[in-house]
Formats: sequence, structure tokens, C-alpha cells
Amino acid sequence: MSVLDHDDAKAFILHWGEMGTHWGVNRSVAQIHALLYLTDHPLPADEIVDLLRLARSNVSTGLKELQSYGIVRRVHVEGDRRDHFVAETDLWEMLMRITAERKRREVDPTVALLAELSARLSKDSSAPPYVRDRIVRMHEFISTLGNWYEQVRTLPKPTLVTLMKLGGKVARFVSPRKPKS
Amino acid sequence: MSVLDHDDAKAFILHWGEMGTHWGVNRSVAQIHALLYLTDHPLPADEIVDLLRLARSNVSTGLKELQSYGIVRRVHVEGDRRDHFVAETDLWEMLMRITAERKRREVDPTVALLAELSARLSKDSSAPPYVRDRIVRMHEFISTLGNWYEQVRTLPKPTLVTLMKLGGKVARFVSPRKPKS
DNA sequence: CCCCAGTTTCTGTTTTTCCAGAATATACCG
DNA sequence: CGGTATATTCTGGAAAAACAGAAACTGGGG
Repeated sequence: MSVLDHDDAKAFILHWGEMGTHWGVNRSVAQIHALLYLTDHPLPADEIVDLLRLARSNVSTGLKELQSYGIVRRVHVEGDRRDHFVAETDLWEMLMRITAERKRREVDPTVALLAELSARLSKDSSAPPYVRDRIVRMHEFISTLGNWYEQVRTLPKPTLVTLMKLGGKVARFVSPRKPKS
Repeated sequence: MSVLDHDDAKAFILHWGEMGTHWGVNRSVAQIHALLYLTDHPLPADEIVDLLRLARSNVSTGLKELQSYGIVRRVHVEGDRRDHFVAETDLWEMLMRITAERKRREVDPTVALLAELSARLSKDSSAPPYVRDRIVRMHEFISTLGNWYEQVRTLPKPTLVTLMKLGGKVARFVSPRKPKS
């Protein structure tokens, strides 16, 4: 008796797995996440193995990965020596943690590289000006996005929700010359 | 004589390629994009082949892909029968087009699936309530994000830039009870 | 201090993705 | 209407990623 008895749950897990592959997350990891997300009680690794038909080793690696994102955590279940796992179910929280971790892993190193290249290019008079210009602009752009993200991510969840519901209307605050039309 | 004579340009192109692989974009495609981004004049496919050491066929496929994202376009060069290609250099524009296309390709189908599953689960009394609940919440969440994105993306670029520079300060507009502290 | 359930790391295999070159198609010119 | 230059699609092989199973490790009992 598990969520996998339901075709809709199965469909969700499969889709989530595919989705993962399109965003650079391995299929098994995404499937494990989907399974835990749908389940309302902690699951031990063995059970994940049975349900998703994955090798024990992959489940172990996958769980480690999900924990490093902070969207799955180990919990202890009374009277069972095995580790059990549960997923974050607050979707805002989940999104924030995933984006934060991906920024750390991929965006930050990119910004670091761009900073280095920008610095070197500014001194190198043999570099074509348009190359320098484009690297510098890319650096500024990604840095700015990154800083914006770091600021926004610390806002309280309810504020974020409100802002999102506002949608395009936030623009009113910045361009007061443009009335409701 | 090309941008590839410069080590910094080379480094950028290689890094951009790797970056691609981490986000589900194939390395060649990302490299072609980086090369065109750094170059200040239209390049014909053959030249991309020489510069990046890729097969002609892959360059063709890659360019098609980049064009489908709308971040590279074909231009004609006086006195040359071959197609030439240039990349979008406005980074906001680039970001918007990439995100729009990825939403179309990956997020929209996901929302569609979630809608279907939600609908079916609401009628299926045999489904555990927590499964229904979690699918429904995921559906609402992603839909909301999607709608927010569609609204924001139509805002004029300068407005977006201003909003971004505001950073966390936008929160002031929504929670007026919290002064500057 | 040894045993054993539970977990992680390692290694060879399978699967998937990527890509070079060949084959095919399309546009342009005389 | 050929012929040539350019571009795209197809296909088999190479490279990379994912995975299963075995081996190694860990940490509580007894």
C-alpha cells in the first residue's frame, strides 16, 4: 500500500523524473523527490528501492543529493533502526532552497569567472574592445540578477506571495507616470 | 583573426558550454551561442565549424536550436551567398527569450499534466486525500508562478531594470507596516 | 570486542546523449 | 536546365551519464 498504487501519482513521478533530466537533474533523484513529496509519512531507503525499482546504491546517492539541496531530510521512526526520509512540502520553501543551491553551485562560480575575465581584459590593451565590453556587461548582468535574488529570497514568505499575486501591477510603484490606462 | 585568439574569450566559451550541460542545453549549442555573443560581426556556419572544431552538421543543428530560442538570427552579408549568424547582445532580451521558450517547452506541459491529474483526483474518492492535496497544491503553485512570469515579462525593460535595482525594497510597498527599521 | 543491520563507496555494464561524416536536399547561377 | 555552392537530415559510432551489484565501511547491540 503506497502512493504508487495510484496511476495519477505514478504519472506525476514519471513526469517529474523527465522534468529533472531537462534541467540537469538526474532522473532517479527527481523521481525519489516526487515520491517523497507525495507520501505523507517517512520512507526508509529500502522502500524507495522497491517502489521505484532502483538499485539501493542509487537511492542512497539520490537521497544524499536531495539532502544537500535541503529539500529532503532524515527522520527517525520509533522502533526502527533504519533512517527514514521525508520531503519538504511547503512549495515556496522548496523553490527557494533549490534555487539557492543552484545559484551556489552554478551561478556563483560563473560570476567569479566573469569577474576574473573582466579584470584581466580591462588591463589587456590587445583585447578587442567589443570582447571586453561584452564580458563586462555579462558580468554586471549576472551579478545584478544574483544580488537581486539574494535580497528577494530573504523576504518573508507572505510578502513574496503578495508580491507575486500583484503580478505586473508592481510596475505601478516604479513608473507612476503610467496610470491604469 | 577571431575572438578565439584571446584566451579570455576562449575561457568564456568553454565555461558557457559547461554551464549549458548543467542546465539541459547541449554543450555545442551553448558554445556556438557564446562565440556569436562575443563576436561583433556575423559569422557563417563554416567559420563556426573551424573556430569551435565541430562538425558542420552539429553547427547547423545548433544554430537552428538557437534560432528557435530567438537569441540568434540569420543575416545576409553583402556579396556572400552564405547565411551568417549573429546573437542577441541585449542581455535582458536574451534572458527573456530563453525563459519564455523554456517555459513554453517545459513548464507549460507540466502545468497541463498537473491540471489533468488534479481534475481526475478530485473525482476519484479512492485516492488518498494527501496525494490529491499535494498534486493540487503543486498545480496551483506552478500555475501561479507561470502567470506571474507572463505578466512580468511584458513590462517594459526599463521598468524591470528599476524593479531589479530596488531589490528587496519592493517589499515596502506590500507591507507598509514595516518601516526602514 | 565482535556481530550484524544499515549505509556508502567503488567498479564494470548498460543506456542515453552527442556528434562526425555521408547522404540528401535546396538555392542560386550560367 | 545542368552544375555548383550551401544547408539540412540521417546514421553509425564515440563519449558521457546513469545505474546495478559487489565490496567496504559504520555504528549500535550483545
